Amino acid sequence: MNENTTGEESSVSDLQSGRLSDFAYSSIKEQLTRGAYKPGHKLPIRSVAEMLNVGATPAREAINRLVFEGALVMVGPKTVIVPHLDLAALYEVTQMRLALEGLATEKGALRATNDVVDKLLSLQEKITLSLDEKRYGDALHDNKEFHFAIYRLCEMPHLLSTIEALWLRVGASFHDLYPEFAEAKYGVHNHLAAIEGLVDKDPSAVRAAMENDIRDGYRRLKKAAQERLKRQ
Amino acid sequence: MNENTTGEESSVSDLQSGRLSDFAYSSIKEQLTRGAYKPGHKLPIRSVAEMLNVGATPAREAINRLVFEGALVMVGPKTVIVPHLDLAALYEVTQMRLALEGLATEKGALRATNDVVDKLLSLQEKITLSLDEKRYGDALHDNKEFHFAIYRLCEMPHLLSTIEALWLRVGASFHDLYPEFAEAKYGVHNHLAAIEGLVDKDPSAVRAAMENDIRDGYRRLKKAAQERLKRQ
DNA sequence: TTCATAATTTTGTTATAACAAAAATCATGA
DNA sequence: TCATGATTTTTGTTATAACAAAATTATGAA
Repeated sequence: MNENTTGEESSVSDLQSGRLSDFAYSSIKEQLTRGAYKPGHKLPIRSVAEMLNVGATPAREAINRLVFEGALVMVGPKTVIVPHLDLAALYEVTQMRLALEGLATEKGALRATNDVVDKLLSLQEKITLSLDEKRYGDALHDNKEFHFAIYRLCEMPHLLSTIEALWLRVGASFHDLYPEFAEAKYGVHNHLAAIEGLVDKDPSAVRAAMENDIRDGYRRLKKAAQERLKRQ
Repeated sequence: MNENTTGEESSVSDLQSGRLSDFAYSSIKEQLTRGAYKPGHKLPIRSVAEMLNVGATPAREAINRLVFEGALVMVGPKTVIVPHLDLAALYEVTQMRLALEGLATEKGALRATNDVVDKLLSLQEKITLSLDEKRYGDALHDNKEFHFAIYRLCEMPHLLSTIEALWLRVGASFHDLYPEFAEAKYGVHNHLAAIEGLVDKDPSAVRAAMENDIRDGYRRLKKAAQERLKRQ
């Protein structure tokens, strides 16, 4: 009774395990990062189960896992929702991102090959093009690719998965306001500086560029969130 | 707590949530940090369920959560074990600890009240006493209390829970070798330096002290682990 | 013995039903 | 209109059974 007629997207962390729990987890996660649910949207187990054509057990497990990760929040003993904008959490996650993504950057910078640099350059081209054509979803996707292409260099899997959890944490509640913050060609300069640092084999320069990128993004997101909150 | 005949009357260490899954989770976690299971020990769902007098569902959920957090590892599609010593993971977690616990320390240092300082001093006394009397379990417990008393100051809950996950991650596989590393009155000097920095309202001094503590611990743990591995 | 293979047991996963508790809805009175 | 209490519906949790797949043990041949 569970034949996944709807499009199933397999994620990176979903390693062909075939577990319905993992399928449900990746599905919800995908929806969240696409901004499919507005903040405040309720996610009852049975609704999720029905939507994904699975039983209650995998749905429940997926939801609980996302709650643990902070991508969803419990606002009552029996109600989990997509989190509302929370500037305190945004600040906190930003601080953690600076520390952890800075670490990953610095540890991996010297391992960048020419292939990686080429990949980054082409990603950056795609990003600028997407921004020009106002395809913000694509721009955000490639922006994430750009960051993680650098973070993967250090080959520290625990670190990488922790960073991924941080992206998901703010992504869930802030995604629907990324477009209005992405318009300003955010990040282009910092990305180019990072690439330059990689070519120059200068880890602290790369780290500085990435930290700048994170801080710039934080400022824009915060501003957009404040305006959004004021308008309501 | 595990000998009730029929009644599932709650247990002592059950932390108020009432969920059997949480009870199972904290129970296993407690056992792990106490070093009750040797590395390589298998944790099948049904055995855990029977041991805790719960059904398969809560046991399964607790185990999967610990796997996800890295406190347990899957070595096959149907086998999760207590992880073996892994120096690469120890290094990785140490780097993350330096970044995150350094961050927490620096952000919270200026908020230390006299009460906190007194608490730290009394904890440090307890630690030295425990070490003198070779009660290493107690020493380790209070050592953790010492660290988190400082980390709590910054009031960043996401950061705190991430740090806790890191402690659990190495704790599970390294706990049974803490005694032989704790003998050397590890940390005393660094702890005192941290307290001094708090009193002086000097955040970077506190951070330096805590980072030193983490690095010292890393070196000792690594050495002990290497000797252990060589001996086998 | 040693290795491969077959037989058997163990194990993880999932759907389901039942239950208690929470949330939503309705009814009633001021 | 609003609050409040009662009722109904919804919901999370858990134990359980069934199934398929993995792990283990037994078996046999070289």
